[in-house]
Amino acid sequence: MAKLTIQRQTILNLINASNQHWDADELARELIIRGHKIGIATVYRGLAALETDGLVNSVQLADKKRYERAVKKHHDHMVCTKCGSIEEFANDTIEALQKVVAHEKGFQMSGHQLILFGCCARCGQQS
Amino acid sequence: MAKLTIQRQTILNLINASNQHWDADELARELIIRGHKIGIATVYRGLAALETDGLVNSVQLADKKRYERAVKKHHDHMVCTKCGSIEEFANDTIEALQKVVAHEKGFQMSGHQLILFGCCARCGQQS
DNA sequence: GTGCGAACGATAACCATTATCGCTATCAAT
DNA sequence: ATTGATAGCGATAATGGTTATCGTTCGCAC
Repeated sequence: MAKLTIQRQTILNLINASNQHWDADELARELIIRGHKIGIATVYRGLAALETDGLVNSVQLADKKRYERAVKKHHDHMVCTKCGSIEEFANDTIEALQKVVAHEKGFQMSGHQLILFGCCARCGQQS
Repeated sequence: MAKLTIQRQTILNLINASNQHWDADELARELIIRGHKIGIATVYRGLAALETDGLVNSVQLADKKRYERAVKKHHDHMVCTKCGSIEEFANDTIEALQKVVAHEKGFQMSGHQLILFGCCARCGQQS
């Protein structure tokens, strides 16, 4: 359990107070706007530490990593390719089947990443 | 259908002749070793064109994109976090459930990415 | 043969992330 | 309270995969 410094608390507060999925740069900018003096490297280090300790979760997209508040229940993500919004979903059967598949191949699974790409309900209506 | 130039044929041949998952840099190095004069930008452009035309497939990992020969049947990937090897698997039920989940959320799914991380059978025995 | 558009090769630029380094805050022991 | 060790901080340089730029070349229609 790494040290929960002022800076890391500040990052954590911002993430917990929102439902967004933040990247490091967005977080740094927003914190500075709010009057906190914080370096970008500190944000990266802080996020890594917070994730290690299970205080935040992350989604690794192709281009960047995004962080969200930690929640009890595991879930995966749907990313809208139009507006970039991220929604969460959970499906126990998919989770279970992944383990079955891995086991069949003699693969000791330690994690997974499932992302659905497409057009979210909001964007779909507009088109 | 973009032009299938000599360079792109060369890339395609190399990918088709192997079961590896290549990244752009590996491909360029291997081609040069084999006596082909090809620029790294051409490899990137070629891979993008080949993928657009469905002649190769790709897996987007966190740090880089890897390309494999195109196969008829869609599949997902298991990545060994020790040796970096990539295995393929397919599970129709998982595929179907993804569509169900997306539909429930009013999400018009256009693609997905499922990667299982862990330790492959070979690495698991050694440890 | 000429013209044109697409692709090529070399290289610079981009951008998210990580490493470096000197400084500072924290905290336990004195 | 002072010291000393350690972890973290902030600024910035470096890294590394990918993309953009630009002048040149190739292939094909006319």
